[in-house]
Amino acid sequence: MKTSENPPDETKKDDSGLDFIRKIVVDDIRTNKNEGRVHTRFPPEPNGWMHIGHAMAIYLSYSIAQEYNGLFNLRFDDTDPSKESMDYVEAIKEDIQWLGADWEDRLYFASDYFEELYDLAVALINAGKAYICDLSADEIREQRGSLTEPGVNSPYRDRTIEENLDLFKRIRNGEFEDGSKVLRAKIDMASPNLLMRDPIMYRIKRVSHYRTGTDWIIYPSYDFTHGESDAIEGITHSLCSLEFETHRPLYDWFVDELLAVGALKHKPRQIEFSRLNVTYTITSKRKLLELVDGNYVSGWDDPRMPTIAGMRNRGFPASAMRTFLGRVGVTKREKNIDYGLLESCVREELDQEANRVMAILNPLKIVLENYPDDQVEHLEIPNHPKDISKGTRKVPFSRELYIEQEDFMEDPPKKFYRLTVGREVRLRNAYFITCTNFVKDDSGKIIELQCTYDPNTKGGSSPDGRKVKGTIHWLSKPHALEAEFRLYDRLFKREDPSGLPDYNPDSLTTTKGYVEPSLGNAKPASHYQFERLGYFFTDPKEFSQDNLVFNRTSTLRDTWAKIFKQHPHSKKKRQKKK
RNA sequence: AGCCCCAUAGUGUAGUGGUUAGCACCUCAGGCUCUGAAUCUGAUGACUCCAGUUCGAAUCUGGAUGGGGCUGCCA
Repeated sequence: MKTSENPPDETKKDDSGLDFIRKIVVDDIRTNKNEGRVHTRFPPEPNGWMHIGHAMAIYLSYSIAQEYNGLFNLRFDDTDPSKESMDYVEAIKEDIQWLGADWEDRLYFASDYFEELYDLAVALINAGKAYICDLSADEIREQRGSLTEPGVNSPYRDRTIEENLDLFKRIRNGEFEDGSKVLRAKIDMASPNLLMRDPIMYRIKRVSHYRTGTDWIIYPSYDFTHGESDAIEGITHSLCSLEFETHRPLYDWFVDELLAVGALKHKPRQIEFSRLNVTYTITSKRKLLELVDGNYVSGWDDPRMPTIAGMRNRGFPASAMRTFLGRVGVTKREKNIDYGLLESCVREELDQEANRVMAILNPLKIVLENYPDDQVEHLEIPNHPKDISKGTRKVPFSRELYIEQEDFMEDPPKKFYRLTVGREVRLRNAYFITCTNFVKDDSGKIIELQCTYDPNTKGGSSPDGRKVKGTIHWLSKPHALEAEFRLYDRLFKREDPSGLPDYNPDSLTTTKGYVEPSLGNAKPASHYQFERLGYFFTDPKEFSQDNLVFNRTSTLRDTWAKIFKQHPHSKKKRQKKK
């Protein structure tokens, strides 16, 4: 992946501007620690969907490896078979790939190291640093003590090395029931860090593992697996989020003890950073699951979901995600980023990349009374106003057109400069038109406009230099293609949502409308800007030439909406008030 | 309650003893415009507090305050 934001200049001597992790890396390279190598990893547990917070962790580890000519591993931390599955492995790989992080041929699984980990555990027993404990889970919890009180030593703590070795082997061979015994590290039951109070290294679980099958009935715990896997892979900088800070002493203890007995040769360094939170968004698996289970969203990859798959389906470009992640920065402070920053990055990218086309969400028919009945012109319109390399396309123009309902007002407020009776506006890239009259149905709804066009303004400008204040988009009614629009908005109503109670019922509005005929040839998963409406993305799965489905990635900035919100009344109505 | 971590505009981030405390997003005002978009210009807006060290502290020290984490045989 390209690291677009503030790429560090490796020749630069000073560290200024670098985040604290990069400073550590630069310093390690300078002092030739790890022979100058940089090697990172991303260690997901295959038990859920990757979300925006994971994206940050992936991007950080990958881009640091990139920037310092290092390597990046993908390693699945699959030590709890009761929750994990291969389906997640494939989904996670797809997400990481999409983001642009490349693990090349270094795809690993902690389960690849089960035998090695077992030997490491034996080495620790031999060193007198681990023992088999017969206490129940409840008893262990009780004896662990509390935040303020020390724990008490397990009565099994002083078993002989021989006995521990024998027991550990017999556990592996299946002589004991699930939960009847565990292997514990012998550290310090009085440590102020609860994690150091003789933590569990192995538990008995007769659960089939999706990769090792029934080979094992004991599985190593996270704490005993993670650092050891890092050491085995030669990871130099093991980056993780803040909640693992208190695990670091334990991480170091295991590696140091194993180093001391020569069972391990390398010591990685764990560094913690604060995780990414975004306003109007949650990443809690449990809370997101409520939305999925309750069918508030179509699934984990619903375009409203803060999952990587969801954002991909929404049409957020991977490059915009990277820009966003780069702008967010890396620190240890708790962060809550404005959702607007993400949107801004998405718009910035799409403004450059997306071809402009026209679509009408809420059609209002207009008839150009002085336009020949049977005439059709094919206007050549640029695909991108700022990038001529994107070429042009032909768009049909005829006597009967559609415009957006919101672009006409019978009794407009002062700053409204779109269409109203007697006013001239420009049809984008086409002609100036003037509204002469409108037709209402029985309910008073405006259903048709009568207009005239000025044939001398073809292309959208007047030879007499006449200016027009408003420009609106349009479609030729007989040529317009029917389409479905999925108008997405933020999933939650509140900036700091609690979950389901803050679900935004307007987060999805599905509507039928029309698009210009060129879109009949569009491919799934492509970006467009519908002029004056927003960025849309052809649905990756459902879009076809017979089923034109567009997901709204983002609206355009809408200054008019703000003005209108402040002064929603027309001149007349405001005068009445006074 | 014990231990650990964190503290700069609304949000995020830079700053490592001397700066008009920089940048981005947001907000506001204006210019430009065939998208009320984009773009350009400008403006508002911050060092949690108290001591100490120093000629000089956002930066160093101590304390206070505020926020977060830690008592799964989850990761």
